[in-house]
Amino acid sequence: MRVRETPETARRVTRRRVRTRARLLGAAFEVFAAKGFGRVSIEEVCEAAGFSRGAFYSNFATLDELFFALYRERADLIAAQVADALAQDGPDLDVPASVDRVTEVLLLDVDWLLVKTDFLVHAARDPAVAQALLDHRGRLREAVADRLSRARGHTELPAVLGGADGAARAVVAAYDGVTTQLLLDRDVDAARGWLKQLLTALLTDGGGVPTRKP
Amino acid sequence: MRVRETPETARRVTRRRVRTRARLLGAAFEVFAAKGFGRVSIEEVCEAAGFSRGAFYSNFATLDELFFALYRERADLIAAQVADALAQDGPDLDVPASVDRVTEVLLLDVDWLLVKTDFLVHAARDPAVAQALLDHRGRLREAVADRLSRARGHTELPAVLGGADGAARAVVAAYDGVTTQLLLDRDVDAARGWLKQLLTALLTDGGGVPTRKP
DNA sequence: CGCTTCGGATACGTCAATGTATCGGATACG
DNA sequence: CGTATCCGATACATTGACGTATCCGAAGCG
Repeated sequence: MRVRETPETARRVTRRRVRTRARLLGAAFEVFAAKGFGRVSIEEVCEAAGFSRGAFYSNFATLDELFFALYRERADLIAAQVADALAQDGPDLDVPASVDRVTEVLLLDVDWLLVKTDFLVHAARDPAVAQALLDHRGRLREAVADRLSRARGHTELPAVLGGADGAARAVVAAYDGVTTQLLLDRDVDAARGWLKQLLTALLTDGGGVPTRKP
Repeated sequence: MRVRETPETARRVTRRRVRTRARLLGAAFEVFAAKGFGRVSIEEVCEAAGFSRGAFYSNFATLDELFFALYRERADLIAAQVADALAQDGPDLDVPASVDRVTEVLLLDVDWLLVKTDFLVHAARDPAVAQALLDHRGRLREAVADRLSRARGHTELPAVLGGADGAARAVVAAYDGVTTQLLLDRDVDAARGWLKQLLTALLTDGGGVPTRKP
């Protein structure tokens, strides 16, 4: 009898399998968003997906594993959308327009922010998970930094931030900060406006509003 | 037999009671910080505090209630410390010095940030809890706004932020943003430096670096 | 110092969630 | 169309967390 080496890679992926896996992930997203990771049982996810627990254990070993997969999937999606939004300008960077588009993508779905924050709390206590999250953030930051540095010369960045990379970090920080507030007051429109304000304040010296002569 | 009206207020607070309550809260803080609210059982808290579950149920009805009390306590403490840090300047506001002191207080204890973020996730799904958190944030923001507006004239605030209140919101957002990063990389020193940078960039037009004449 | 009240410990019943072992229908494939 | 394999359903045993009812020592109070 041949022993199956590296079981994770060896398992053939049937159509049925990917379908149920996807449905489980989708259901998990909804349930996590509604109740929070910490308050969700495996059974609840299965029920929401219309499966029994057997299906779950056939696809994942633990709830953590599912959560990780879920995050990875959605995070990649968002990262791609942000990259798109940044690429839409020509070689010249139109700061307000870019800010608008990115803001639109990043603050589109409150449920995602809920799940993402839950994941943050989770990651904060598990180095391996933290690394995954840091990677995702790194990808976002890089995309922003690239865009900024490619457009240097048109727009002067404030010196304190220390170059395009620093500015990109600032953008991410602003995003995180606004997210926090949004989770509490659930006012997406306010959050968007507010994020735009912050970003323009950070990225343009003098904040885009002509400074009065002293 | 007299029926006890409004049981919560009628219960006399014995010395013993406050002691055990305090020990429970202290233990809860440690356990929550270490494992996260979602993964902690009532029994674990009691064990850490050196009590049995009887003590717990004599003081709290649910883990949520304890968590709420814990947050309230610590948040008040932090708010007071921030107010102190802001009051140490004379009538004139020394931005860099103030930023330093506040940064010191706000990013002192990673465990607190862990617990606070956990509480945020919790609050995001319970309006009543969310209100409490918004109140706390409101207090912080007000303290900052007061300080900023009292020092108007010395330092010009960037116009985009829209006055002292807007600037205060920006400060809080920056704090939240840096917190997120800190939870992942656990680098307190970097976070402090980074928060200082952000704050000076936001609060001083031109970012503390003298703007070149056009 | 003695009585009363309080507060935490103990013991018990209950329940929900977990992981596993097994089964039978569905699916892929020749 | 037949067959081998896969995958999700079902049933079961186990565990651990919960809440309560009761008890006893300690603290307050005269």
